Amino acid sequence: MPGRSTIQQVARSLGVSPSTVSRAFNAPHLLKEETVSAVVATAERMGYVPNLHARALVTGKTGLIGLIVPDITNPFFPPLVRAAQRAAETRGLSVMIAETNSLPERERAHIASLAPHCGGLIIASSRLTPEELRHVADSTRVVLVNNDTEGVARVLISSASALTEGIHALVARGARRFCYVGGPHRSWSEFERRSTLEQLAAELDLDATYHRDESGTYHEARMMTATVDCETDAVIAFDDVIACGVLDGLSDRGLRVPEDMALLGCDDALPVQTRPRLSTIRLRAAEGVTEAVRMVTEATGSTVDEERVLLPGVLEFRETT
Amino acid sequence: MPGRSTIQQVARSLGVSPSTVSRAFNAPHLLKEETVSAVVATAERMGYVPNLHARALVTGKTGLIGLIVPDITNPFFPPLVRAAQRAAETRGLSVMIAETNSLPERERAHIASLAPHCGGLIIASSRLTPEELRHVADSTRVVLVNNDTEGVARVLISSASALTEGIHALVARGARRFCYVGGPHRSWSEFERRSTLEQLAAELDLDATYHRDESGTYHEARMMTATVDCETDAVIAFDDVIACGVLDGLSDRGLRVPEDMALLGCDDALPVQTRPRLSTIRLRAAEGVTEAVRMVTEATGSTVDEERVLLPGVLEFRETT
DNA sequence: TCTTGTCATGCAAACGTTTGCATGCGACGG
DNA sequence: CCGTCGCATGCAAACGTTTGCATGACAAGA
Repeated sequence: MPGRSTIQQVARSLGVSPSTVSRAFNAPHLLKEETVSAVVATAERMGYVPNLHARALVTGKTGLIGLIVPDITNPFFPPLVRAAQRAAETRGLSVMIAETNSLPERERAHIASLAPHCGGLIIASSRLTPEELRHVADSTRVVLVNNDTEGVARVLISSASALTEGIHALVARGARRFCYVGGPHRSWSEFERRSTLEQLAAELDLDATYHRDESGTYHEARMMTATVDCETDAVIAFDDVIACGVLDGLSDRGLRVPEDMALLGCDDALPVQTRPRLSTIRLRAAEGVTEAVRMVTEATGSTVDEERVLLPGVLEFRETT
Repeated sequence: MPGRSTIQQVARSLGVSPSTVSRAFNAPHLLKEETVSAVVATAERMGYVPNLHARALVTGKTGLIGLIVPDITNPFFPPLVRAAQRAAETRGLSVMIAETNSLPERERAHIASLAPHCGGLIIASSRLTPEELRHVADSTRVVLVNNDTEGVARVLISSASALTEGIHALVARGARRFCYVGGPHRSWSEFERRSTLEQLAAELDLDATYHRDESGTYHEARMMTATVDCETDAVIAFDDVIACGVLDGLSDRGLRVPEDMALLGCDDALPVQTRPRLSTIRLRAAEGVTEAVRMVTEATGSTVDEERVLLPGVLEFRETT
């Protein structure tokens, strides 16, 4: 009968004290080698597996890290949770996942329920205010992903430089009138992409109009495409699923991509390919969240030192530009 | 200063015993109403939040449920983890997630590491042998999703009846030569879909050939499509991302869908739409995993009673058939 | 031989809860 | 006025670990 058996049973069965068994795993250098091997052998035989709760209780280290994401069905996030899980795994940690549906309400609730029990929290694309975030970061280990609030550790999976490059390339090919189809409000990525275009539009004296697909879904984007000016030279979409909606929306209107209008997406996380193949910005999401896990686990105090890592994406011109 | 404060501090600050504070939350009917409200008030004020580990230690209930999935980047799974998380949330539980990459090795490891600390385990699309699964189900609460091993509780998100219906409809329209493009080995869903076609092919005297996209990716499917016989009347794809690969693969070869060849996918979980719109089978994945959560939490003993729930999908003919 | 030191192990407290049992108190029936 | 009962609360043990400190054995140095 394998499974649950305590450190005490192992100890008794060996005629040693529980401390010895504990040390055999946590501080083997304190014990005679033969003792260690004897302990691990019987522990193995008896199917002993340490009770994490008991350990957490005494050490204060829970072995858990919480990951909060707005919308797991958005293809940007699954690779991110995968990477988080892998990174945690290599450190012997497990990850608890929570989804907020982009609702600050739910985000708050999940933070409150996860924070006390996790060694650290990774919050992706937070919709909370800087004050609020700083406040939670005051009492628990937090690293933000794609949220640039000063004073708290954060990793930014950035598209700005690649987008700048892309817009310049588009302009070089004669584009003057741009249209940005944005994603969710209060998202840092949305802000970054939109303001990159705004800034360049000002600098280069471009025409730019702005739309928004609040839900971030293909269908809303496709519907909304009906309202984009047909004189537009290039559409910049917040992400690839919105870009796909736009692509099909344009096609609905008989507009050809890229001949009539160029289209640039973002993320490069779609499980399928479009035709024509979507130009996009490849983001270093997995890398970013791996870094986040590192930061949150390497924190020494009850809080993680401010650090701001920025991972620029890379422009991937394919067939829609 | 909010955050960590123990039951004892709350008790002391009120001049009552820790038991009273505990009962105020867990068994309020044992206390005077005014005591209860006094306790919750100061607990709130002091930012008290129960330590789950301490609780788990004494009660043996951990408040965690583990969810094991093969590949979270496959669009079938995110809605499933979302549903699991929601269902858990309504019961005051959290879910720990682990990804196996379809490797039995990793699946075993995750089961071993999760099982001892979770109240229950939901294993989706397990690649383990029936014996192995029964063995783990012997000592821990397990419910399988999309794996039909007898003797352990399971919910099957089934496509058989819808697929049968779809094949009949295709045959009625004159299709005789079918090609099945399968997904991962050892997957129950794969087995179900393939054998549905096999059986119908025998019954109705159809021609059927079988291919496999082991990785389940768009690209492999698209490549492999080069090998499907151009006389084929209809392609049945294991899932929608494979179907998309096939769709584009056929187009690469100058074959039109549905004129030259019909195409039927499965899952209806793609974040985007194809053109022509993919015919598929809408699976009740969210519903299924919600049920799984119910089963795993309502189990009374240290094991969950065998129960086999089967949720038939619904056929969704769109433009590729 | 005695001291000193090192090395391996045991003892017991502590972590923050829950919960069976005991206790004290007031009310009520006789 | 006493006995009994029920109700609200307190006491203390228990859950399975980790860890600072104590202890014992044994070796080496004096």
